[in-house]
Amino acid sequence: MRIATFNVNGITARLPVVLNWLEAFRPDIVCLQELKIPQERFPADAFRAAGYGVVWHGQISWNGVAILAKGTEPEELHGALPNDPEDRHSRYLEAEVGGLRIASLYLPNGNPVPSPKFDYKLRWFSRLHEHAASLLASGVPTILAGDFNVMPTALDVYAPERWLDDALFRPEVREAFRRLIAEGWTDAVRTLHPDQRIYTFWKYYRGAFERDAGLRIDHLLLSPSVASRLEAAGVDRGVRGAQRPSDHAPVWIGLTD
DNA sequence: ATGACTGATGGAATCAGA
Repeated sequence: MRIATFNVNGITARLPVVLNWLEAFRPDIVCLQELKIPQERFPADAFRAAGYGVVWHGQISWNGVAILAKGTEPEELHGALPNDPEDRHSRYLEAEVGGLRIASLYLPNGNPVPSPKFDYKLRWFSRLHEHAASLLASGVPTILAGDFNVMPTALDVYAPERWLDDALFRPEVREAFRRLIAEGWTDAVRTLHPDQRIYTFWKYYRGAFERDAGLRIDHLLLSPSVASRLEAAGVDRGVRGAQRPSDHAPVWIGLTD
């Protein structure tokens, strides 16, 4: 089965691109981020017509996450990280799909550094750590998929020296990502392609995509029982070259049945 | 070098993204 994550940068503007991609690649489960649409205006009918059950948490203007499942209804488990009731951002959604537990997450950007936004990013990361530990402890096969807004290593940045003070590449943020890996999560794309330059985001300006000046910030982290089924992983770069594309491309994994 | 695009809101200019 194939599972993908895609930061769409606005589902209203991106619906044709997303529907074409679903039609062409027919992934079994899809995590979407940056819906940028209120809950009641999410185009659920378009996804149902394409053969996907869907759960989502929207928000006006910013954020917003969804989970699609081909031919079945995802069962929502958490509509937010469960350890801060004051946090109103729609950045985390967790559901069960056919015995798999899957989370669609959109980690805060955190720029500029330092700032309250960067503090919020670090706090959000530590809340994710706390929750991820309980997910691992449960033993349920789990995937954390989404836009982590972290380039884990210099191999994941076209020009690492220019990003040293950026919130996506600061040492404490990379360390937070490393801790997740150390605790037992598998970075699917990097595990199957240890030495390859692979990007998932290219900024819109300065011909970044044409120059391949990209970042790898969208990730699928696998719990051990899912990692043992990992057989393929990659990025659908062609989607970044579509008409009116997102600035991110879909990232996918293939699992044995 | 923080600029350069793009999307959402609202109906222009501003915020936010990464």
